[in-house]
Amino acid sequence: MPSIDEVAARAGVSTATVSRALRGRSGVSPETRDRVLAIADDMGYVASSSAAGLATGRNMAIGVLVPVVHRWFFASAIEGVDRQLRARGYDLDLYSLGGHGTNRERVFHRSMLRKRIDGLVVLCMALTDDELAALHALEQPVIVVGGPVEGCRHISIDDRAALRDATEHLIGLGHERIVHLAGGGSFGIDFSVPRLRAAGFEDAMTAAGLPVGPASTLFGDYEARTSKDVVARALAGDPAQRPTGVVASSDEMAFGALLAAAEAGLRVPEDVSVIGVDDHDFSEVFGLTTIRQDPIAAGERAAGLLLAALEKDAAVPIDQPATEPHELVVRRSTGRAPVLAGAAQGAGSGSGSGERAARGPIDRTGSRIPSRPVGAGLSRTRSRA
Amino acid sequence: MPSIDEVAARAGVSTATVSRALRGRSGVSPETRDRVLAIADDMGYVASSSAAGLATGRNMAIGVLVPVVHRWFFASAIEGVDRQLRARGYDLDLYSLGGHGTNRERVFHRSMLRKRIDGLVVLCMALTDDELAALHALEQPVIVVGGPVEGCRHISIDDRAALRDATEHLIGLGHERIVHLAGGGSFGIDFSVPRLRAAGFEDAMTAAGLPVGPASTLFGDYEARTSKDVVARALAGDPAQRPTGVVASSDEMAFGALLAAAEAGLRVPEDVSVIGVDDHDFSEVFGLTTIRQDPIAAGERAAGLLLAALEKDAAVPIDQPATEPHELVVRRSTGRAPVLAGAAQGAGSGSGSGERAARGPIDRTGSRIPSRPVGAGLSRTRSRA
DNA sequence: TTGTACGCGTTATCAA
DNA sequence: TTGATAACGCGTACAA
Repeated sequence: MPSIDEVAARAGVSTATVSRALRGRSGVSPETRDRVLAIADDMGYVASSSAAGLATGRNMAIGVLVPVVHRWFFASAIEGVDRQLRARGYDLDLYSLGGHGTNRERVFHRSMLRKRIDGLVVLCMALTDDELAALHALEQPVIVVGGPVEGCRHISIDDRAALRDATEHLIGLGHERIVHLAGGGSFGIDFSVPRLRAAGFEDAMTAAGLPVGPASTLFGDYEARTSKDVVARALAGDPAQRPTGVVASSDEMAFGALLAAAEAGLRVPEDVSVIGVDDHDFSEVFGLTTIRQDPIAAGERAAGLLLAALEKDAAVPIDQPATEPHELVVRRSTGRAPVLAGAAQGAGSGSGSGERAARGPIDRTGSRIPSRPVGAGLSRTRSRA
Repeated sequence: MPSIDEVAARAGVSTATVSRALRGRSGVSPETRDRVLAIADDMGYVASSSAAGLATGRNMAIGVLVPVVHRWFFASAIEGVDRQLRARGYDLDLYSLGGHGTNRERVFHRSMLRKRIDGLVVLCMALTDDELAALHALEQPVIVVGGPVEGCRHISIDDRAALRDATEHLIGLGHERIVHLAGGGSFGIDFSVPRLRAAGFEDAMTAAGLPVGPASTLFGDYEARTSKDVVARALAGDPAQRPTGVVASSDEMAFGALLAAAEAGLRVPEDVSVIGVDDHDFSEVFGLTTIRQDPIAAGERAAGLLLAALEKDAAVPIDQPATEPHELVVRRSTGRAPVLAGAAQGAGSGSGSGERAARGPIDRTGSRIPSRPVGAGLSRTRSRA
């Protein structure tokens, strides 16, 4: 509440000295420094951000642009960014597009231009060309977490490899009729992450000589609800034809798949295996096998790189690759493919199923969390009344 | 990027006129106004927040203080606050305490005092006395969403009534051995919401003449994981003794209960009923009966009240009650209490169970979402191989 | 209706 | 090591 003059007056020095002392600048004798600090602290003085910002050109704040906040990935990444920022004395301004809304316009052409922030972290979003131009017009360092954005450095897992690994996990367990439960770009805007993940799925399938067709993709739209419905439909068919493995592009979608299986009376993993991507907060309780990523760490790292660039007064170098690790976490939702007598296969050519099935469960990366002896999966038959 | 002088120069007027025109002040001829607006827009001019803030004392930004962002309630409330703020041209500064950390100190004694914000929305938190004092020292309007905070107006559901309703729903279905799956204050700091909810549970139980003892409370700590473990233990006992109904103080905990039941081989709701509080994003897919609340709406409303106070240049009036609605949403996780031959009851006195059970399922509030004919619950016996 | 000039609270430059 | 003082970019009385 007090201003710097009041502190200066009480300390019997000039405002310049107070400023220097408080900011740890050199050129202040230890005695006056300590005295000023004590007095400022006593008076509860904190420099006004607006005034300091005006004078220095730095706001000690960075913006975080998100499509929505209440999804696991975004909420976690925000948490990570915040952690790094707070530790380094920066504030965080949140720009949420909150669904479709008209606030996109306001955010891009007003809020972000008010010079309240020194840099921007963009979380995994689909952007229009216009918005992309607005970003660059910011003339501030920008870094992206989650998906490639043209002209910006981005931090993310190798989405393609992630889905390849997930798919290979099921293939290694002998599965052949595998479907990909895919997400999609929201807002009808083109976005590359879903495509990369789909490509990873196809990589693994074709490499194993397994058929990939239109029927091998289910569209879950990154939602548990939608996923449940679409998987339920896929599971309803002929046992000899229906998929024995589901590779979901996100854990939320995998949850939907799990519930669909349970309601269809199918056992997991005996009848159908499900693997996701994320390692969502709920995945462990669900016993969901998944490809783990850590958005909190990614957020921290992104903010760290941004701040580094800021201190050098430069743009975030775009050249260096910045791939976050992902790892397979084996839990209870995946297991050996069921052996069906006389199972007819779609259009498959190639390698006999026997060979693959014979390999048995392989935890290539090793399971981070020891597979617990918890007897049943989700849909286990009841054993008592 | 351009400053107001450049706009003024290009428009051939003074900076004062530009300022007036841009802010919609009177005293500018329509022609010059339009011309200035056009030019400003063309140049992409946006007033610097620091400079404007310094000059006016208003920052057009409000702070949101949260314990963590990646929980459903907080993420949703943030979304709501953001929506309201953005619509009214305000920015949102996020202050996350991110778990325990030392940043509590930094947030309260540094960030929040930098005069970047005009008001504060506090999301459901346990605060130390010191922190509470810091809040009041802000001398800015403050409003709380979620739980009562001394000296601040707060927006929340009637937590006690909510749990009473939840419990009565189970009682109405004939349940007698009901446990409360409770949350707790984090950080070891006293917090009233868990207490209010526990009280609501006890209200309903005692009103129905049902016994409430230490054994009727399980501590789930607001986590699915913990809840699953503790419920699993409670469900493991003698079928004639174990609870037939679980009232969870949050949906996340209810999910844990659901999974525990499934893994124990119990059917929901035939063997055990589960009801939660929240109507979490996943609750519908889970078929979870719950007491719905809408944190997005609460956030919007809170921000609205805060802005209203701001415009009157006053504190948020603390007197007016501001209770958000809650409602019972009946889905598939609750049903009639199982009838057990020779079931022994704990310490129960009073009213015969027959009478209550005879009443059958009652949807007092009516189910918002029509109970779907989806055959099975989570743990249904498989019907096909 | 428009322009001039001062103040907002800090930081930074330059002398002392 | 310190202290005046001029920016920083904008809003707004006040004067024109």
